[in-house]
Amino acid sequence: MEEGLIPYVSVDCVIFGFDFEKLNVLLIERKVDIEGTVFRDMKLPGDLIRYDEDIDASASRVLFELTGMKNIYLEQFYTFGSVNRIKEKTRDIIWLHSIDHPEERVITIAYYSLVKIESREISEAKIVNNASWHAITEITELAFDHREIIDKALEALRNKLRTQPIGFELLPVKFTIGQLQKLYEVIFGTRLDKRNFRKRIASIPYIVSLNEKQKGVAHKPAQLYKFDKKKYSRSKTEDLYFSV
Amino acid sequence: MEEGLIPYVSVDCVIFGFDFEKLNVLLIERKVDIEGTVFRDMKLPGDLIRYDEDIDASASRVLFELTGMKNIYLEQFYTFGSVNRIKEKTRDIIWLHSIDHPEERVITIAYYSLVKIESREISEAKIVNNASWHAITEITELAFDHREIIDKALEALRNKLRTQPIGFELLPVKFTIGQLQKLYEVIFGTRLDKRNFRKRIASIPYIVSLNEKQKGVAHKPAQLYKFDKKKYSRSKTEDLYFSV
DNA sequence: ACAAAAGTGTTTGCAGTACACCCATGC
DNA sequence: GCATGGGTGTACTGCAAACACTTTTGT
Repeated sequence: MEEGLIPYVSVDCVIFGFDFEKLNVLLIERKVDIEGTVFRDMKLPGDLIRYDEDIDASASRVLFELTGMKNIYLEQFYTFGSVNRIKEKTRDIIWLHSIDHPEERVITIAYYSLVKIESREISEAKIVNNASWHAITEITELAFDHREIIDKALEALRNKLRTQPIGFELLPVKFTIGQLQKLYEVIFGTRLDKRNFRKRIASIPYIVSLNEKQKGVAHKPAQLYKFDKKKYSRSKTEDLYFSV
Repeated sequence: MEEGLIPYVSVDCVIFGFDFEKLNVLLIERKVDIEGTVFRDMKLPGDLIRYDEDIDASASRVLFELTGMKNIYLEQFYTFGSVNRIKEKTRDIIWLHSIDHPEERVITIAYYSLVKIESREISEAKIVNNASWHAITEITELAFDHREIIDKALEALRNKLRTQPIGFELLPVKFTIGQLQKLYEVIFGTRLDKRNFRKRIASIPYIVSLNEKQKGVAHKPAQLYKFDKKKYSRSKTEDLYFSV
């Protein structure tokens, strides 16, 4: 094991990305050699915490090492610490041996983060780290308790999104109302009425329309909007909620 | 240090209690001998995690050791892990030495819990452990980052209470609508309209009135109510929210 | 011309809000 | 008899929900 790590505590990151159709999670491929046969499954990006780094810094580091990006939206949401969480499945035990992991027990502090899926850094990360996007509705069994972690991350994301406008972190800087609506629909698993949604958006001062329209789409091009951070922090004086 | 503890990870418990007037937190007195002068302040109940116990079990154990009670309402809400959180103040460092604490760094998983303040166990715990109730509005500087932990606990409690009927954990089994209203008022720091509040409560099926009234009060005795757990779990089928 | 998403207003009902007076008890 | 909290009804307002057709582009 690398020096300077606390052997008992890790961070794991649930990285959400939105491709205008589904909500996705970025997962890393893991290969486990079980009696000569290679078994492949997926895991969350994560790492043990260093002795001299704050836990938030630790999560940022994991993201940076994976994507090369800094200043990604990051939120701690839960800590998973049952005694057997990393040794319930045979293939997890074998894999831990294969990477010389010394400990029987690891408590993991879980974060979720929101990234713009089409960014260059993310595309490169996928290639370098055997990472890939998986629709949240189609995730099968993962390493350790990572499935449970993702479920809880989604719940936390929904709760946050009910009161705070963080959906923009998942969209390009310039986006359409249709894309924003679709985002809410896939995260909450509901259908929303187009006219009511647009009415609501129109009433929000920090979503501002640009003098620009979509191009190259096979339908009436949509007006582009951006999230105005300055207007938001001004209005944020705590009585304005954003809920959909 | 006691055997079998993970030296890097602890739990801390923010125990809320409601005395029909204020929201309180149960704190433990700490004595620090600073160059011959005894300095007193307060800390949250907490302990290092045992190597063979789940983290939730660890929090339950802390509560049991303090109060002798099991099945207390308990909710994990955040993990505090900055590198210097236990060594920023001189008196914290001195105190850690005095109890032979071997580590420089401790990550703490924080829980809040809700107790019925007038229960016999709680009264005894106060005496045995130098524990006492402190109004949340009047807490001064505490050990380590415990003030920050309490602030975040209150925020988490508010968020939970916005969507789930957990306020009953802070009230006696039989309570009045006035007490319930006061509870919401002190937790959210607002004033509520009596008639509107009662209307809302009347519409909630799992708050049921008993054939019993308050006794010995110097005003018109109030109707007593109870929280009906069975009716709640039946209605809980996910569309009914309780928000005030 | 056709497919595909953008864009637009009105009506209806329900839920939140504001508001003032009498009642039962202990001291 | 006075202080204290308990208990009650109505009117208004504003937001949420339901709902269908025309527009603009690419192919």
